[in-house]
Amino acid sequence: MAMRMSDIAKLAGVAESTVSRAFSHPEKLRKETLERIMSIVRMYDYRPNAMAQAIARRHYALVSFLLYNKSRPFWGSTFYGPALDGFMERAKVRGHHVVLGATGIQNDFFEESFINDSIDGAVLASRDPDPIIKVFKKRGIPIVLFQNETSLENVGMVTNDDYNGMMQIMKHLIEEKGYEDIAFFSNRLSHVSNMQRYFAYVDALRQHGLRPYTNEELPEYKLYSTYDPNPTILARYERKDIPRFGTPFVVTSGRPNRVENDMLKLLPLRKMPRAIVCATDSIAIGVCRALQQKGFRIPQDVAVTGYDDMEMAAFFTPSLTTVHVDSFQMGAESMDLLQKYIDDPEHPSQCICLADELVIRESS
Amino acid sequence: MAMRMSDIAKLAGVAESTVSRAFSHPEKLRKETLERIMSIVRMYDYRPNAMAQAIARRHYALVSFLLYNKSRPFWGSTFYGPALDGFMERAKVRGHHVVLGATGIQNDFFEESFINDSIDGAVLASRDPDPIIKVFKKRGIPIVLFQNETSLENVGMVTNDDYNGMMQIMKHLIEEKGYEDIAFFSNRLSHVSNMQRYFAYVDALRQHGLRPYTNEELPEYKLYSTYDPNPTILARYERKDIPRFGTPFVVTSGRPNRVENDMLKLLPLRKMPRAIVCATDSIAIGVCRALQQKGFRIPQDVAVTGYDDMEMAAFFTPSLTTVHVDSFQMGAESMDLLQKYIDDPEHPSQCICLADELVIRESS
DNA sequence: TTGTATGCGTTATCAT
DNA sequence: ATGATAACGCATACAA
Repeated sequence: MAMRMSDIAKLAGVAESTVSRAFSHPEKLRKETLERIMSIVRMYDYRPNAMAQAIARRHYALVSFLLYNKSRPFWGSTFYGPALDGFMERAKVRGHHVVLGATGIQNDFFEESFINDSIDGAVLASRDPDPIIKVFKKRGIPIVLFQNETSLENVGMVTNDDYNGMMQIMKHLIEEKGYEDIAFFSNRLSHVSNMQRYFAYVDALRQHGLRPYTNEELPEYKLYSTYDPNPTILARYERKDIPRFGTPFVVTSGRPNRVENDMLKLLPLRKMPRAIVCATDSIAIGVCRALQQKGFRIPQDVAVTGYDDMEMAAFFTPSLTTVHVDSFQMGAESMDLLQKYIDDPEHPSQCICLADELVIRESS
Repeated sequence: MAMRMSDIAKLAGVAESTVSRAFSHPEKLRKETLERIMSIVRMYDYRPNAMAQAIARRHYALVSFLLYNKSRPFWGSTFYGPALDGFMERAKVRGHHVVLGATGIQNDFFEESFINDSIDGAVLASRDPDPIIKVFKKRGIPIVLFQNETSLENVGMVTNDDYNGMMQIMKHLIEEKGYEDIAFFSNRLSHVSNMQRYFAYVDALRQHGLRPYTNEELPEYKLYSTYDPNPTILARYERKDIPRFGTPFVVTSGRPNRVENDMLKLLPLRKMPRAIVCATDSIAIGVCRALQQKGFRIPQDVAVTGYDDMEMAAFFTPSLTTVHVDSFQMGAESMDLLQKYIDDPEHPSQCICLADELVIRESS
């Protein structure tokens, strides 16, 4: 159906290789023949087949952004969507096409749903990346982790500084606002990000001689998931003490509606905290709505903070004090870092950590 | 570096073609040899090169989602992100990989940034799709339009029913609420969706014997872009009369902050409308915030409605009366429809139009 | 400057 | 059931 290089060659009265050169090394051709070839190319609107080029060149010009998440939304989330935009912007600059992977099933990536061996590199977002990384290493495909870390060799990492971000929130709450009784709300602590935010919460309290809000309602209501910190992460940061230092509220889901429902059943708490620090903006919004329905004023009765600075945070009432995470930039940096590993597979492990910025609004 | 099929063949003591069969037609092999081959495959974790497969099979198992937008966000938007999720979910079911394209420059798609000729089909979201479609047709690549229409042959279309959605809003406002003085706010009317919503606004007023709110402030403030309806679209729907029937407010950008600023400079209007119908939720939120700052109560003083039902619409105060558009579903339908054209390039033009659902909340 | 020959990693056709 | 061989569409080393 479509034209091939040999067709063009015949029509132009030259060899196939000459047509090939017309595309990759036009300067090596005589002006006259180049023009003759190109006029035919234009006439038939011919373009070389990218796949055939890739296999002949042994260079695919293809990178992948792989997302392993429990469930939807994948790219539809306010976090990964912009990250993808950032990733794509840099990929285009470097001449890569991008093929996408998103799944709720870990092994999907190396089974049916993946363009095996045919990519130059991949960015991976996953809660439990090490097994995946190992497979990729085995096949010589460079990889960079998105918002996660690993101790494996030769892998790039791009993260945001969750620990410091939450530290800033806590200092704002304690030092500037003078709050002492501060609770922590999170969905399951399975991802490093949530864990890091929790670590900062605990450490900040300790540094100020305060003790964490203890969830006395836990056995009574049983609304929330188990408090089940990821042991690998605890070990990596030598944080074996954390589980015994207070208890966070762990809601059953991070979505505002679900949080709102959980919180509604929880209220009123026997002992209301003065401030509620949430692991994400979505959680904070759910918490706020439940609080507001029960007549609590924010921040006069209870202060609430979020994390991520999603668009909604600015437009919610009250607007949310939160920490801005630039996921677009993280996506862009991921691609830039990936390029280093594509160019030099021996590049040592390197972590780029973007600073998160405290945004003080009305809710605190 | 990576294993090739010939390596596996040597190790297993069989011909290359036998290894190939082990993957594509395992039933044709003797159990014994299949097992011998597969054990070696497992040992070296070998996988066939997808690109080489594609070129040998003349079937790429690759589809593309192409997005042509003025500027960012592309996939990071609350509309296209979920659409991508829907598209990917169906693509995976059908065994396609998906390669992405997003650009602010129309010609990018057929110049450098595109994996020429190497895809089985593409979904295209663009305000001005016809020139792009023509190029794809020429190369025999089937295409379906996302949220747009065309009169060209053999192309699929997936749209939402903007006209009826806005009709529902207008009926709600006029018949149930009894509002008569209703203004229309939009960003530039360059996309069919905005146009359709505007058509419905005008038609609903006419059907109820009302006249559209006329923007008397226009020459005075000059905040907004020109009212510049796309002539192609006007012609397609035989709507040449529309431009002379009242004037919509056209804000300089669809982003809430920009809308808020524009609106702030506009207020107070000499003659306040009783209701403001906005072309999108983002615009509605900007309008609401400006209104609230100037002391207007919503909906007691002015009612405001949106369109799209983005997540924020439900959590904004007041929660927004709007129309739910299921962009995830639209993405999914796009891929399903695309498959028809991949299987049968002669499939006639077909438009799948998803119904939009009115969601009544507090703002009206 | 251009042509020839060979290779890229796989599939498919035709033998055996 | 398996093997040899010719595609697939293009790139490149080498020869001319």
